[in-house]
Amino acid sequence: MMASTTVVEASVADDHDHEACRALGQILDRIGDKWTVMVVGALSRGPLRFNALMRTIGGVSHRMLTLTLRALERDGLVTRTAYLTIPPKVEYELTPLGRSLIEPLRVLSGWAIENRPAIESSRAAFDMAGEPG
Amino acid sequence: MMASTTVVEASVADDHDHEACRALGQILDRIGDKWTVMVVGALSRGPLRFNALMRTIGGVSHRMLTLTLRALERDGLVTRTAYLTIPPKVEYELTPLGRSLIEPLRVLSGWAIENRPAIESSRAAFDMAGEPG
DNA sequence: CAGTATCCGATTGGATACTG
DNA sequence: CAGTATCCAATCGGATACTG
Repeated sequence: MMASTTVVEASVADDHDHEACRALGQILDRIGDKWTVMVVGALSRGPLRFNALMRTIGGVSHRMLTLTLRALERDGLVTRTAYLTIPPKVEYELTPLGRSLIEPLRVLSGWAIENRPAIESSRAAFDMAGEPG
Repeated sequence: MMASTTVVEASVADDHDHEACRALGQILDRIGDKWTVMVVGALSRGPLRFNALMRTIGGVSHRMLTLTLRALERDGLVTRTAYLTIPPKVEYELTPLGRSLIEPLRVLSGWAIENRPAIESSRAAFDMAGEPG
């Protein structure tokens, strides 16, 4: 890792920046909603049933969890397996495609954890300048 | 790249998954909006003035670009430099913190570009099953 | 237990007009 | 040119009630 040092300052741009930004915009439209990454994170440990998922995530409504899971299923990131028992049992699991998303998300969450303090102090300074007294 | 093969299946979870997911959720709340990554992408090549930024991105309203830039400035990802000339000239530029975000975003856009075809065919198959005729 | 449907408040974001 | 303020339509998402 680390690559060359000069690359660190390189742009996301270069030749194909336009495509990269469009693709990035699309994927963020998709996973940038309130619950998708939470679901992927919860399922990254292994399959979970609907209500277990709900408890694991916490704070998600019945409705939104359903919608989020449908969207993930539609995109091929999650599989849904229904066991026609009484009471019903439905398991959700990441597909290989879904699992392949974990690493990119890890990179991003690593950045978030590492830089959160800097962001928060920047916010404090910015807000201080605005509301002096 | 490539790392070890067994890690591919590893979970985002492990010990500190909770913190990772919370941090990720927060950062996506922040950059997962409609314009932030477009602005970062546009500025990744170098400083730009307000209207240049607007033209580069395309489709963004005056208002939203302003709000997006303010938020980025507040978080310390972008600097704003106003030249008090007539007409006014204001340049926006990524800070080191802002530039550090480029690489994680690159990883994500790489994933998006690579897997978009799979996602789209999955969508087509899913929608076909739902609306048979 | 899992999923759907309806309702409604909150937030988002574009259009527009106005200011320095 | 850059920024702010107002207005409003569209979307998001929670609460609730109902179904198999």
